[in-house]
Amino acid sequence: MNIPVNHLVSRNGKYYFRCRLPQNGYSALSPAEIKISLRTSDQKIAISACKLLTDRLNSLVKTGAVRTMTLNEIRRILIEEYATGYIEDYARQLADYGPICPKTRKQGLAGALNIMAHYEQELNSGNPSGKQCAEATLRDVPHTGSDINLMAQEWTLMQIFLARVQYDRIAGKRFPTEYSQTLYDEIMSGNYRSAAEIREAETVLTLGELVKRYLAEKNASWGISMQSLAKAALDTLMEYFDAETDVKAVKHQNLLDYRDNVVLKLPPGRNTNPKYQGLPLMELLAKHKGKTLARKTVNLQMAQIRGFFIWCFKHEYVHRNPAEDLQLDLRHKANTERLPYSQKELQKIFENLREDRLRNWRSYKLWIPLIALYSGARMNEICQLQVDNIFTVGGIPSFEITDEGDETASVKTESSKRIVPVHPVLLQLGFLNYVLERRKEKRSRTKEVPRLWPMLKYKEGHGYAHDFSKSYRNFNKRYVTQDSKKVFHSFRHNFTDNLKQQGVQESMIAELVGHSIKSMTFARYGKEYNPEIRLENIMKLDYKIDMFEILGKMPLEDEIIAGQVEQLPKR
DNA sequence: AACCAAGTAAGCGTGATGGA
DNA sequence: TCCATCACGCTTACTTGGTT
Repeated sequence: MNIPVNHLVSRNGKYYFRCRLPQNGYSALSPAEIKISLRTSDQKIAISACKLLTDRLNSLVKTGAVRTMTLNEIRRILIEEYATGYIEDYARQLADYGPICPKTRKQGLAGALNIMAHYEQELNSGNPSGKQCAEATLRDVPHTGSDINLMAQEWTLMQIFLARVQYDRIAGKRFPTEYSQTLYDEIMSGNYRSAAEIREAETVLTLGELVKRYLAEKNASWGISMQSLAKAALDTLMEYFDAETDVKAVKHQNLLDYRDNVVLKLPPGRNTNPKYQGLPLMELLAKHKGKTLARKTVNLQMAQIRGFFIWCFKHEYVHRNPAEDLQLDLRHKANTERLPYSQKELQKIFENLREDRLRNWRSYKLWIPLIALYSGARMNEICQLQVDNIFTVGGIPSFEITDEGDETASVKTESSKRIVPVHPVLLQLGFLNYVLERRKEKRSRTKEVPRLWPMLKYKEGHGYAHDFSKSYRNFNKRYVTQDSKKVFHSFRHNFTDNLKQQGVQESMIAELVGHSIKSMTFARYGKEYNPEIRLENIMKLDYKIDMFEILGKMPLEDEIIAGQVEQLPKR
């Protein structure tokens, strides 16, 4: 007699266990069929193995442990059990009552948001009502503990979603007829917004209000220069868009228009030049012809605007940043950079700075440009020098550029702190004479270390360079060049360019002028060059001019210089 | 001289990119 | 895929130019 053995199949002489899984409607994404090789050709072994497997599978199916339900499956059950009825009921109800009066609408909207908030709270506290529903729903379906939890969570999320649907319908954003495929798809995709998100989306946040918050928040960490930069850019923006504008209404295209039709056409000095005082933005633009803001400045302004919108995006005040990609391409970069002085211009400068030529000659008016040319230092770095900042290191007289031990001194960056050898030309011109004179004064007067240039006074926020800056600017314009790219800072370019020409290594130049070195190799393994090597390199400077002839001076004898060096403090 | 705004130089962090 | 490098954006400090 034949005893049928379920789920046993044979193929090519081998036996397999094959079983279709129960289709209770919750296995959409799971395999519908299991096939296992029994690894035998022996029918007897195969039959007993097959019976064992069948028993095992049945028990697994009974407890539901065979697999957990998929998320979509849980959602589908929920839609069928709860959502459909709810949505259709509500649509019917609305239809019965007809149009809603404004007050009812307002109450209804608030109610829907409250429901959302309630379930959101449940979501965070174990889903008590969700669990009840899940247990009831899954009573006759094989399931596991995690299925219950998952379903409870989905149930609560769905309640939030349904409240949102209700909200939308009361607000007139959804067509309140019946349950639709769209709603089904929305629930299936798990696309639920929180009450907070909806509330937030409904709130109109004005440009003015957000700019105020942004500046208040950022000003705490920003320096003054950044504060004014951002404020100026955003003030102009608000003048164009109006402070009452909804931030979300500002789109990329609007900002492009703003950049191209407003910022690019503004005259420089709009807030300072009395010509433009009190003139509304659009009026000014209509009137103004001639010079406009540099493209670089336009970019700087747009960068402020971008910063603001990035902040808005991070705080979810806008859904996307409309201020991306607003930077102008600065192709003519070289135009905006400062240029070194030409050989002729250098000559002109120092001829006119001679004691016997310049009206109101002061020693600093000559020494500071000389030092700039032969040390590459910045204007303020030279102007703020104290007499103690000049000393010998390993016998080599050097400048120290630092802000240490001096409240009023400042350096641009940490890497600006450095020690630069005094170039022999300066020594031969008698620079140490001047320094030693100033040092004598120290002993006779106050305890405070005197400045190298006592006539340059400190200005809060401007350092010591302010007065000199002005006088040099006038001098430069009058005697040297009208070229706005050739200014005091040009000496620094002369210095670096010349060293480059002489084949001095970039890392050496960087160290002498106080730039940080980008290359990792140097940053990690490089040590500072020793004073002799620095001097050796700085002596390679060759401006192809005879400074002694230009200034009408004889170089000091080496022995005299050596004697002066002896008198300097040592490090 | 004081002040303000425009403009330039520089560092740092980060995302994109491209090769091993 | 990982890692190093590059390019770019953001922020700051400094310089310059102009007005009152």
